[in-house]
Amino acid sequence: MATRRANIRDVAKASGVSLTTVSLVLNKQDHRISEGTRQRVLAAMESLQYTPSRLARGLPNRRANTLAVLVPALQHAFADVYFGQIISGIYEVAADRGYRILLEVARPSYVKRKEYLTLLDDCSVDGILFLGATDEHTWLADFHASNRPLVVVNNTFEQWELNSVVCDYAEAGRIAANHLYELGHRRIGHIAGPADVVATSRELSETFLQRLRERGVWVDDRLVVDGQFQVETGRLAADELLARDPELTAIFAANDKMALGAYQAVRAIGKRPGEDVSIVGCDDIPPAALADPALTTIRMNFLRVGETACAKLLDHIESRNGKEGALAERVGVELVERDSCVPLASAASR
Amino acid sequence: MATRRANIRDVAKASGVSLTTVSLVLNKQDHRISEGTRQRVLAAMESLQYTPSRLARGLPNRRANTLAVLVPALQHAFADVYFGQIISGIYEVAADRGYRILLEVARPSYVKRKEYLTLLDDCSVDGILFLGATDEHTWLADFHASNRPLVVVNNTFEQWELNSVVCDYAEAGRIAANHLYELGHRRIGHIAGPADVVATSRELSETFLQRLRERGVWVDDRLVVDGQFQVETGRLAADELLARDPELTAIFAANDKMALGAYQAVRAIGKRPGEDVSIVGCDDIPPAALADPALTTIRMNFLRVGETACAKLLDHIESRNGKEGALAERVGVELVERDSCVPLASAASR
DNA sequence: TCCCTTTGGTAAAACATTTTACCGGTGCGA
DNA sequence: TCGCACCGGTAAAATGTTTTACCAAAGGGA
Repeated sequence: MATRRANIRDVAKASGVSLTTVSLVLNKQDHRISEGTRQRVLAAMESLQYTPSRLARGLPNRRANTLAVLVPALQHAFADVYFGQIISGIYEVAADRGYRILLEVARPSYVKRKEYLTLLDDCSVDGILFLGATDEHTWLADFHASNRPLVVVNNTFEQWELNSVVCDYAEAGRIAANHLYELGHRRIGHIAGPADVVATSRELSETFLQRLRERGVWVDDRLVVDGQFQVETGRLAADELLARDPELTAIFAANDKMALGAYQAVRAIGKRPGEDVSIVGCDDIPPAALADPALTTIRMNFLRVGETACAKLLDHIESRNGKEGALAERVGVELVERDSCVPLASAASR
Repeated sequence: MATRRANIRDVAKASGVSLTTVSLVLNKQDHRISEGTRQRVLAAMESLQYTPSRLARGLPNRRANTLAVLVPALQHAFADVYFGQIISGIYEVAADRGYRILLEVARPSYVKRKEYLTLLDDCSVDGILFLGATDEHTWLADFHASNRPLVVVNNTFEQWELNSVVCDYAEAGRIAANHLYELGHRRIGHIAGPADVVATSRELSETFLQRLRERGVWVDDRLVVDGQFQVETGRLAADELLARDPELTAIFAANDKMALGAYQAVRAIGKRPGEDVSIVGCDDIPPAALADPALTTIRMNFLRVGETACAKLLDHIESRNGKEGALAERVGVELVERDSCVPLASAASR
């Protein structure tokens, strides 16, 4: 019990070689070790139940083999499916490549003390993945054009040169527009994301509206309302839209939560979502399929986004050759047709 | 750029004291340092932009100031709101007490190599919080009656002596039974959790059925069906229940996901959940409030469970005096009445 | 036979801290 | 005046690796 854990020196002694040799065996590299000694060392490790100390290992070469997942200080961020899916993707890749994942929340005090830099200086972590970034996170400027290993997940920035991986929001906007147009809808409302602070929200809304315009549908500015990505704000936005144009036949919401909020608003004025008012969401979170009617939406492969972002970060870390390749990478999206959209004719015929 | 990061020795030199003194100042403890030197050292740290290396710090006293959150290798575990809420709770407490959180997934190879022990031996982590435990995780025996710092979150075990924190499932079962009974329901079905492998599921179901019996309602064994906590299994279980007794007026599901699955089953036979068949869930996950009708459920404060579990683990770690106090702690639950339950009379009157 | 290269391996420095034991000086009681 | 406690601080050992530079022996070509 009180017996000290075996260290590399014990293994060396037990197998009659130097501690350097043990280290070389441990790190597999360097075939400078004969098979005989290798086996002897391995046997000694086994019998002593030796496990190298991660702490001590990191010291000399200043590597922790750990990545940080940093999220903004939203209400219980980890309980959000959106973040959860991304984190799952990140974990898969990190684990496969021998890295661990540290969770960090960017609370105000955390940002003020620039702990995100300490984290790196500290050797606690070899790189950072930042989720939920907005234009308001001005401290991201600390990473602008620096060679610090950071990847922003699912947002882009014009003002700072940062590595990032995003879903193809431009394509999503076009898909939504095409779908509603082809179903015959012409009076369409849009619940945008927080477009003032999120570049991908702007992109989604702009391409959506532009594609509609290209096809001859002009959406009144008053039929575009911002929400904050939550159910409640989606409901309020939809209330607003329906008040401004009671004849609306379709709504495109920038995420599923707001789309589900729109369901409530539609019901509140005695209409039926998916019959009187077609609704398209975005993201395809689990509750979307569960809703009644099941929500037609644009699937964002967040798992994939997490995987790609993590791979990108590790590539940067492991080959210290700075930023080769594009700063921003895109992950494809696809339409998932369910029951919340109907052709306009069918709605009219009722 | 290539300039080496300042270390404790540099600070010592700059402030004209020994490196021990700097260390003492750093660790705040020991008021053996005069205010004058303290200020001098602090100033030197400031001007050198010194940040102590977490890695090196951990080495001598074998503490990482980090906790591991270990989850089973379910499909994308982190995307599950249930785990997410618990993790949020854990994070809050850990951060407040100066600890970091490492994410780990118990994949098969992970378990085979007993990495969960390595993690501790390794000094990567000072303690482990295990989420989603079942009786099938037999490797938990490695922690049985050992003094290793582990807390199991939201499950209990009779076969092993382990620290744990759980929701009060016994109370939840009684609340559900009381509620349905008082609404006048007498023909009641129950979708249980995986009772064969999860002790808290057994507890929930047993107290539910027992309370009904106490009040004179005898539930046929055939009206208790197991599900696997997922929407789909809930739907299948409800199909089964409704086939076995088409006159059923109420269903209690062991979690909200299965309750929402039951909605689908009820609709599939042309009935209306919350009108023809009252449904009670358990957990109160976000989609419960969003469902139509909004789901009546028993709120489990998972955030609180996470907080409590983490506090318990840290108490154990910081005061090495082994296991004082109860092995299992309980967190309260409460009924959340929404629209998925109606008095039997009202259903009958239709 | 001499020199050079390769093979298999080692000694020692470096990494950045904590902690233990100790030390010189000062003030105070006996 | 002696001895002791306390104050402010230090030297050195300990923590467990990686990595660089070096070395001895063996083999091969000239």
